[in-house]
Amino acid sequence: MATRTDAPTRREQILKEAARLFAERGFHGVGVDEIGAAVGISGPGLYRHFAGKDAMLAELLVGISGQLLTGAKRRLAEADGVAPEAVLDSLIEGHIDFALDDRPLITLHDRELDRLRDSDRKLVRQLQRQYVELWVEVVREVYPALAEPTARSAVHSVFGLLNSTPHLGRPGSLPGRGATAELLHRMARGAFAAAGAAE
Amino acid sequence: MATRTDAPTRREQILKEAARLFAERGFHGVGVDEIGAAVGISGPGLYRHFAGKDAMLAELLVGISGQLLTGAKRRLAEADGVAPEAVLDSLIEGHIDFALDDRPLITLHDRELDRLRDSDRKLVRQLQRQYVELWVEVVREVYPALAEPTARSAVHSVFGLLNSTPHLGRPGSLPGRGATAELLHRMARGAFAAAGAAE
DNA sequence: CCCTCGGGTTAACGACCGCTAACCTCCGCT
DNA sequence: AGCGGAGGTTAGCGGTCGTTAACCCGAGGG
Repeated sequence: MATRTDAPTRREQILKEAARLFAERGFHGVGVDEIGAAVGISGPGLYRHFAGKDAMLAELLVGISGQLLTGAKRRLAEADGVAPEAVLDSLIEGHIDFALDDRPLITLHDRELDRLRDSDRKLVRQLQRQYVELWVEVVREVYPALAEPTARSAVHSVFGLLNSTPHLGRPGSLPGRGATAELLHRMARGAFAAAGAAE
Repeated sequence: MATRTDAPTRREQILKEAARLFAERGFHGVGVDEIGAAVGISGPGLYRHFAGKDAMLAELLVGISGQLLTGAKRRLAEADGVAPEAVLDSLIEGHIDFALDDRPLITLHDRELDRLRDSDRKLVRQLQRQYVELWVEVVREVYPALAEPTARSAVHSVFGLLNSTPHLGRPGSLPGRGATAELLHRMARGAFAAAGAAE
């Protein structure tokens, strides 16, 4: 787990601030001058690091989708011969970590997808689809009674539940990160269980 | 239940198309000319009906919040002496109806709030808060073990779950509206039950 | 028959925004 | 010492967008 200790590069600073601003006011609602100001340089200086405003959004969205997918794949690979319930728990945990630690990205993730160039949008959608299908397989192992379309709907809905973190008040007003993570986890499991019960 | 049979007024046409376009491409991503074209008039003709683009968004968002709140209040008033579980079911049902029938509005509801004038935004937030608090009360009657902050988090998360309808594929690819509504309902109850179980 | 007025039209203005051009400065290398 | 490139700067262009101005037209009432 290569935890970074070195200072963030300028590119990373820009991406982080851009993500925050895009999440706050929307892609079209933020000017390049604002993004520049947020990292202490001004406007066109950004073009030394990115081809354009679109490129920043693209890199953010591809990064998010890729990170989620590779994280999930890793968790799946590590859990070999483990009970499906435990694998599902691991997926949930990973998604919650992401949703709690990178709220702006979670917000962007399903909000600004249509602002991308065709090729980038296709790539992001493909990564997202793989991520979903991976969940669907695990969910159906745990709840074999679930038909595939139903399982897919259930997965999307649980994503909606987990991605509600931006609405839960600023970090600090909450009962604490751990408690929130635990609550979300229990609710996600409860939702899946209820989905798999009848059907 | 005064079901409308008369033709929609021009204002209503405009609002409906504006909602769809805003949901698809974001408030700043849609031009007034496009909105006009969607109802067969062009650009500045809209100003005979609305003070400006902002006014359309404001009317939409205030309308959504108000409609959700008054619907919930009505359901609560009708259910007098009924078991709290049934009241919660009624709230869930109302929210699902809205989320399934007015997907563009659901999308706008938590996406474009910051684009409003201060006064409008405050109004919308107040309506939303009332709606949430109403749910929190009912949830805590059903699950008395839940502390208030936890219950509020749980309610927000279930909203995230129910509001996932725009991600569930276009209406038609689904197992049918009824089945989807039922699935979402079961999952919401399951999520609340899991939240109220431990704590 | 005219007058009003609701509901359109097109032209145009002013602001803003993404991006490029041209230039400048400093650091690391030979 | 000299120089090249990385990473800034400001000025400005071109296009888009929200909004206003000025004009038009058809229907209903006195």
